[in-house]
Amino acid sequence: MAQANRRRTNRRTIYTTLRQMVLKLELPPGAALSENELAAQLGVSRTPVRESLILLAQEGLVQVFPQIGSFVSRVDPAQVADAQFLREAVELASLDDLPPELDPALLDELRDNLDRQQRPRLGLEEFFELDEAFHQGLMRLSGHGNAWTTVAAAKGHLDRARRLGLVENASPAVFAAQHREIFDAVVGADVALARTAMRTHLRAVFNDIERIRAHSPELFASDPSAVPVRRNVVVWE
Amino acid sequence: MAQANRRRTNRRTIYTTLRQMVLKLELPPGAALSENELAAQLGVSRTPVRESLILLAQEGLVQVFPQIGSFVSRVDPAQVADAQFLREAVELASLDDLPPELDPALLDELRDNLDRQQRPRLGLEEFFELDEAFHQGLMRLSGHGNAWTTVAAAKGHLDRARRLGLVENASPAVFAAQHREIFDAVVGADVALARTAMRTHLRAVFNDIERIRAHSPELFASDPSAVPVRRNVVVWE
DNA sequence: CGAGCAGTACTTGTATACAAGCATCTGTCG
DNA sequence: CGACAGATGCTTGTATACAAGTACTGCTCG
Repeated sequence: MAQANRRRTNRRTIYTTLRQMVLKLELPPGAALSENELAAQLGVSRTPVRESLILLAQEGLVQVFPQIGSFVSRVDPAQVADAQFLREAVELASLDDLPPELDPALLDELRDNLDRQQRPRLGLEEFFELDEAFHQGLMRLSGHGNAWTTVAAAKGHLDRARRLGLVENASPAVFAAQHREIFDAVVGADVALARTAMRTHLRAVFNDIERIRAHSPELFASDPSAVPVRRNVVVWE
Repeated sequence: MAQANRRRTNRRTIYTTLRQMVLKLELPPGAALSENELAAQLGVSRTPVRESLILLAQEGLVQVFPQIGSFVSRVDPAQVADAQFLREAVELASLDDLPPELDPALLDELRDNLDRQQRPRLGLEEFFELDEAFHQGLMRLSGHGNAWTTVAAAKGHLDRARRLGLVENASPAVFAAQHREIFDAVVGADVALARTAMRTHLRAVFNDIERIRAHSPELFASDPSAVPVRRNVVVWE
């Protein structure tokens, strides 16, 4: 949120690149990340790579074990549940703070977003971007767009679990319909209905996770304090 | 939350030290932080100091301007409001999740905490620690202790504003009474009353801030994107 | 053949040197 | 006296060398 200067620096680009790769599961949970290797592949020195890994470690997306190695953290069900609780609390509270007059420009943006969600051949990545923008847009309606940033930073584990889920059943249509339901309730100033619809929507996403975990247990952490083993993994391409 | 290994490392100690100094206003908002200077004063090289500052910058407690300098960020009223919204949403939602049977050990811990809050000659720092532990304890009652960690990491600006407020009027007794009121409602399984009391308590803290800002405007950021000036400030002692 | 031990190749943590850029001070010139 | 230009000293960003420690590998010895 708060990095002061937007000046383009190696660390910033590497950080955002690695973060996206982790969230998009291009760097799968458990993958070994060598500072030297990454630096060589990115054509920079260890310094910006290392500083990026430290930031990702603070977010919980990476685990750094001194003298052992750095690894993409496995999806931790406890952290997924924490993030679910957090986002649900914040998004529902945001609905309570909706002003009587909603910003027309924002409403148009949300309507356009919803239309795109229903496009016939929508890619998974596109849907995820639209989904994120939709939820953030709702919070901006009540003036809490910045709080969404904090939530977004804390829900890395939840996002990766959701991605695993959508990769499997690949039916964003249901979620798109739920989005429209929420939006209609908001426009209709029916806060109670909006809350119910939002809660149903968020829980539907969350409830998929146990099924996914049964299907791909190796991507989840059974013991979060366990140290992964070092493996030769093709990291870059 | 997520740093993998608890092995004692220079960066970890420096990070926690600096973080505490910022939150306790020993490093006042706007103070200039030179990596070289800090490194010399702490007897280490720039590396662990620099990495600590990067982490603090990601939390929003420090601003780093390349080729200009690093500064303790001024208290940003917008970020204070964001944190207030976040913590209120999370703590109220946590009350909704209280289980029918409350953990007796935790209840004892909270009772002991409340007793200490009413000790006659209670120092300000002690009260802050008790306050933090009390609110975290409440969230642990509903199994959301980890979510509190995320909130705690995001509310640095709010905490500093609160500290400024308590330094001025110095009456923790009111807050201690509110704490007990919340606790009694929780024990009595009166969720509605607990929510009301919690909301009143959190807002009482928050409403002090505008008054403080009028009193000490130089510690607040009027324009968050403005670059502070470099000054020779005695940082360490 | 098997167990143990030393060597080796890797890891991250830390220190240090250099690069690029901003701000201020000072000397010079109009 | 005032304004401008260059030197100087600071800042953070990056690259690199070394230190400390882990884990595996392969040899040696029983």
